[in-house]
Amino acid sequence: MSQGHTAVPAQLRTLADAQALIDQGVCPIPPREILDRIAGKWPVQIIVACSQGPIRFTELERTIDGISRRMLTLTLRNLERDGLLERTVYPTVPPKVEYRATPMALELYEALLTLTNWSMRHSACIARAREEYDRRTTGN
Amino acid sequence: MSQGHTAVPAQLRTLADAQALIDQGVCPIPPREILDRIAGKWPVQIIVACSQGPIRFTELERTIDGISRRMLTLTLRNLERDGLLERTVYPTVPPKVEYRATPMALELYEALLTLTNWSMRHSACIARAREEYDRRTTGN
DNA sequence: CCGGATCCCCTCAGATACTG
DNA sequence: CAGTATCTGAGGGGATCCGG
Repeated sequence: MSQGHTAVPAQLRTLADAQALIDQGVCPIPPREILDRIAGKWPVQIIVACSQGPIRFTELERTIDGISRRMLTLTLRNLERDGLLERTVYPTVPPKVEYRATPMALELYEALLTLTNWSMRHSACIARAREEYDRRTTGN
Repeated sequence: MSQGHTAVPAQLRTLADAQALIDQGVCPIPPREILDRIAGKWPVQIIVACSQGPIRFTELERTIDGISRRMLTLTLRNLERDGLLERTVYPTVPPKVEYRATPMALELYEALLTLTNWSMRHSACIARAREEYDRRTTGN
């Protein structure tokens, strides 16, 4: 029962193809939902931090900078629920909990790299486009 | 003055490298903001629809299914502002407006393909992880 | 045909305080 | 140390109406 992605071709050529597969019900969770899940303010940072090996709750809290306890917990739970993070509890006193990225998350990391790469190569271009756009619209 | 991405290497190897570049101020707009911009409910669908050639406002409205006039307009404006869409107005009666993806958006499309591909290959796995997680937590 | 303006809801992030 | 509970405000997004 460990099939899971037998019906999905190894490499899609267009997003329209993807949409077709989604419409056929091949894909239990549409990519949009995945995008939402990782597009929040914290998930990517957390995945990055957990990709280098096990990391503890408090370490994450210090590493992520600006994250609240609440959001850290919530985001960790969501990522764990999706099978992207593994949570290990050591029943010691004081308690110790470690998080690490699963293989699936590491693959996601690669995909994110593509997107980040695009962002960085074009961010100056986007910034310029914005300035120009704003000049056109406020000047009017 | 059409440099824009001279300081960014062609291909990043890790997201930590990317973060370092961001911290150096090389990247005027951090990738996170880009993620936010495209992660909304509609942007990706719109980019897909505009990637096959010019498409009119009303066509988009019919194609996207479920989108409100307001959100279509808003999302189009944001994408246009970021230089991802080109808007052409034909001063006819009745008015005619066409949108098409810019080359930059077509490259983004490729990056999204990577991410979508990941989503589809793992969605069954994620779905299973969720079920299992929910069983563990509600059973408790 | 294309879109701006307004109202309203509802989710979700932040702050703060408390517990095993 | 690693969380939970509760309140609160900002903003995404739908519905509707109006205008060029």
